[in-house]
Amino acid sequence: MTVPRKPTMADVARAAGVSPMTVSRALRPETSVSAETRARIREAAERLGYVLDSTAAGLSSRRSGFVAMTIPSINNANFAETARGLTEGLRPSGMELLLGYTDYDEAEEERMVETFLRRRPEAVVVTGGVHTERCRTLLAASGVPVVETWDRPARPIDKVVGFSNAAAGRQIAHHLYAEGRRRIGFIGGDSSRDTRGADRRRGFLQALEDLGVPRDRLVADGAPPITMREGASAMRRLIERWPDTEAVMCVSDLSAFGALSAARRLGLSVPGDIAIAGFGAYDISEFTDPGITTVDARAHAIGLKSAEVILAALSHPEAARRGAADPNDVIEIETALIVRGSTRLQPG
Amino acid sequence: MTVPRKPTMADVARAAGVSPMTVSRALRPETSVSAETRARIREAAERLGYVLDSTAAGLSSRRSGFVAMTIPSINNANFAETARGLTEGLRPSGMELLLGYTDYDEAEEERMVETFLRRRPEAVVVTGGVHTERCRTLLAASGVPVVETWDRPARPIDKVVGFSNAAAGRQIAHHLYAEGRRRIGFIGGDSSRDTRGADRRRGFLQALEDLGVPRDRLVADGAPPITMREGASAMRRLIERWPDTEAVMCVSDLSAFGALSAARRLGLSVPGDIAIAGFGAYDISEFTDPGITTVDARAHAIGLKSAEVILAALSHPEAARRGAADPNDVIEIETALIVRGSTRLQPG
DNA sequence: CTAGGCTGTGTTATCGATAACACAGCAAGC
DNA sequence: GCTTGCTGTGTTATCGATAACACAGCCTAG
Repeated sequence: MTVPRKPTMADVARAAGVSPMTVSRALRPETSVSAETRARIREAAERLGYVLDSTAAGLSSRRSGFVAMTIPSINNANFAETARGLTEGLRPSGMELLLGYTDYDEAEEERMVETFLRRRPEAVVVTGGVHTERCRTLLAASGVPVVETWDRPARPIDKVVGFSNAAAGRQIAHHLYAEGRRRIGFIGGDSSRDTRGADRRRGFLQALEDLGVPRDRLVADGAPPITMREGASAMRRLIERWPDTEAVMCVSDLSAFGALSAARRLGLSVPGDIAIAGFGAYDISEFTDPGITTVDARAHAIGLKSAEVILAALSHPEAARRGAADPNDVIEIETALIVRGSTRLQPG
Repeated sequence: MTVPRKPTMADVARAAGVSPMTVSRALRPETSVSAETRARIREAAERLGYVLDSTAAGLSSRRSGFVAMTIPSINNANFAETARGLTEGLRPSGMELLLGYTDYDEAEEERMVETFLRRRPEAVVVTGGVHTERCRTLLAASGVPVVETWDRPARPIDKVVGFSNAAAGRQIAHHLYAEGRRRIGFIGGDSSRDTRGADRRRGFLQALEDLGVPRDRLVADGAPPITMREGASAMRRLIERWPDTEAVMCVSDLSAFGALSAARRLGLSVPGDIAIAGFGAYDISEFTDPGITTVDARAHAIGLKSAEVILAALSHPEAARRGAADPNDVIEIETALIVRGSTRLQPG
């Protein structure tokens, strides 16, 4: 059977006995078309199986109706939550989210940003504040609002909705110290590919130094983002080398879970022999026994706030691009330390 | 500062001293443009900060260059893997993936499919084989290849790359039976919103019946997809009601992990007192102690295979829409039972 | 009774690219 | 030397919608 050509607005117009322009209006809300005409047109459209071509609509109206977002990985509960928050925040405006993942790779991020920009998004959200120089240029020249998230970039491109990963690392270090731990280590990946993870390590180690605690118990295991497997093997290496370690921060909850399992299999009591903390407030850290102390980065709030920033920027085009230095463009999200059994001897 | 109008192909053409058509060719691979002209044009484009407008390109060429995919949730390692497989499989063709999530809601899926179709994707991939009637109609009338995944639909729309969730349930039931368990229960969500989860339960219970085992130990806890929390509370309810239960299948590994934690806190030995199995081969089930027996649905392979099916369909337009009954359009993915310590007394 | 305004619809001119066709210039074959 | 064919480039006509403007018809205020 031959498939008939897909109907266009002109076909619907003919069927309903009006002009194409009236069809265009009738299919959109808040346009002046009489109720009766609108109903007739909608009925004709449905009958013909008409589906609007938003490629043509976008070209003509110069509005694409979507926001592009790059995240390092789709399989990450935190970034997924941010995407969800962004979707929800954009919903009232009718804008959709176009999502891409970069695999924690700057070159891939550059490629992805470029293909996104070809589709003329109305705003771009990127994860992190570190990008290739060309990627920065592309974003800056795009003419649309750009939001960097999950970070506090040294040199913001435009808007920022994030938090300091270094501060989160410090937060954990101070907590472990306050719990009386002194021989403290860190488990993370073996490169700075995950720049946010590297920032947490940096902040953590800096805090140890400030507290006068040796900062040499550092195990790097595998390419970031490390997960359960690497957390487990890193824990074995940590204990092999420094058997008297009293506490360890893992770069994420997933690696902390691996570390917890490994510690158990090594016959160590948690938190009796060793305290373990993670990052990211993943579900899993709530259900292990003991629960894992972590930092909630408020992923969902980051997404919601980003949506707010975007909608504000789009509704005030006159204020666009006030220059990267405008402090109003940087929104700080408050992270929250969640203390659980893995770092505290008496239940609190 | 005033932002200059974004440059168009005509601007680049002028700068390079050629016609717009030559610019169009020069920016695409495998087109006949002399090396020297191409280099000059590319240089001019880069200098002007030109970014191709693929909205216009798509309208003109009637090819959008992307495949749309709906998944129930972004925050799910399995669907994420399928999306990754699809992305990889499509990469050689230069096509991108446009991803949307439906929150396990058919009405939301319908809405999403409609907005996707407006953007004229070159193919659509949906998760599952159950859709609203209007969604089926939209997809069938779209004129592009449609792939249903993660399921074996009773009434396929077009192509299928999936497996039988009921068979996976049966697989677990037979395994538990073979391990000598007789008092066997099931933990899942309280509705059929997650139709694939409901299919697994159906297959599992059917197998119990076939094996002559009572099939009444059924705990439904929370709206699907249930996760760790619901798995834990369901386990407590299961044991409260049927303290002598010897084995349980959970609808997914996440709920199985919750169930495992709860069983432990109840003082039960796993697998000594009770065997626990899950579904989905999530990382976590490999790192718990004991590891959790599960079924690997080969999520990544589903994505890769879907890409293959799509590219084949697009390269043979003459064979398009041979009718939903063509058995060549249904590709079965072999799931694999992974037996771990949670269901087997002696290590295997 | 008429100017002015509002509502609903049509007309015209794009939006920014690409397909299809045309053709100039040159090389190779006979 | 002339046809044939290939390579590289230009011209023309869309692709399917929407913005901007125009205007008819009717209502209302003074």
